[in-house]
Amino acid sequence: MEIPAPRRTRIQQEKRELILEAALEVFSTNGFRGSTIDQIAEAAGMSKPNLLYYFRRKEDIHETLMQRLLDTWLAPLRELDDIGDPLTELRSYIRRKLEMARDFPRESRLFANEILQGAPRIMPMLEGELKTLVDEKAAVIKGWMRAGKIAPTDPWHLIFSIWATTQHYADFDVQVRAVLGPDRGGDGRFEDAARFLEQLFIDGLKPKT
Amino acid sequence: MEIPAPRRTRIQQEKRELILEAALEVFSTNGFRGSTIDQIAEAAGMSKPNLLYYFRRKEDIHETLMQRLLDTWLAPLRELDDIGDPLTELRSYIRRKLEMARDFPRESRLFANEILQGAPRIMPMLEGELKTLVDEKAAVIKGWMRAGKIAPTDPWHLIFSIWATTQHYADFDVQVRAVLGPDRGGDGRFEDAARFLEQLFIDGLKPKT
DNA sequence: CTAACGTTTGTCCAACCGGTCAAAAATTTG
DNA sequence: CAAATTTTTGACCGGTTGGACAAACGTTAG
Repeated sequence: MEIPAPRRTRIQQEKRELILEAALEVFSTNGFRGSTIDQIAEAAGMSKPNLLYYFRRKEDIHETLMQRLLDTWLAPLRELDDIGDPLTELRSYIRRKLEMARDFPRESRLFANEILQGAPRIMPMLEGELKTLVDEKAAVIKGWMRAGKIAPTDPWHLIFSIWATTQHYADFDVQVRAVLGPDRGGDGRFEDAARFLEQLFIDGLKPKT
Repeated sequence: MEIPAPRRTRIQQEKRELILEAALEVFSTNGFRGSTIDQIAEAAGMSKPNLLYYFRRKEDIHETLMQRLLDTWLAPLRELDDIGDPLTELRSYIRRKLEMARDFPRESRLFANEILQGAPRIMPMLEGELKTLVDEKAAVIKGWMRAGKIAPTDPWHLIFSIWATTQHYADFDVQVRAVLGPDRGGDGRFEDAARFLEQLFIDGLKPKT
């Protein structure tokens, strides 16, 4: 299953990193088809043929980027575990996801771009690895519900809603900042969001008597 | 402010509609730069030069599409009003937004694409019209909170969370369907989502008693 | 009927884009 | 140092794309 990584010189490792960093920037803001090799090469400070010496095809860059992304992207969900208090566990999952939206917005947008276009390159992974993981965690959550630790509801849609609300702050960042305006759209917006989401997911909107 | 619509023949109106419908399909699945005039022309059943007779530039199609989109897109929020019970009012706003995600997924994806790329074409509208509308509705919601009708929290982030959770079912549809699998990913997913979201926004996850 | 006007199409072009190639430059190895 | 190997670059190519244009075709009004 695992393809052995080709032997690489120090220069090759460094330059490949440089290219991937530049490509993340370019791909995440222009999409795959909207980005050109020239743009990536310029962002990486090298000529186009030189870039193509390290990655034979444009798609190879995107593929490498996507593979790396998926591992780190699902890490928070993998950590969701049966040990500890369920509400606390969910709360910290939400917090971790929001931190990822704050610290890795480009990765989030790259992923969003891929899904928006119908996930042509990662469909098998969604139906395989991702579905398995989500089903597994949904079972854990169902256990919490049966034990009366959290209100009974649909675990899958619960996970979707956590993804949606947190990633929104990365994918729709420009809209969030535009609406909040210069005053409230500064760095504090993530703390405001964290406070709000915690309250929403724990208590909802119904007033306490 | 308002540019007078040019006089148009019956054929021009019909053909322009045809093109816009085709362009919505193509743009929403491939993005602006990923779509070609040829693709749109073929989807509209006409030749490329013929299409260019009705819309001088590719950008003109996109712009027209975007202008129409924004009106219908914000309609549900405009309807959010002070009359009636606050919780009911919010519930039906969520339901309406979810129905739009179900019935107009292409419009949702077109909008998502634009925002993801940094909203280069509609930034003024976000900072102007949209911000004004949201601020206005946030004030309404704040009133409900002061009156003790709903729990006090941040109205802006509340609106963001409604946008995020509902549009997720249009923008990330392939992911939702892949994770739910063939059994639960059918037409029933929107009703499941509606039930879940209602419970989440009203009661949250904390178990009763 | 026919002149005027609206619509459609084939052809063409310049810019762009992904990718190749051979040769030059730099680096490593013996 | 010199040979071998790796890295970098300029020039180039074929295919695609947005758009221009003029000629052909269709429609309508006098």
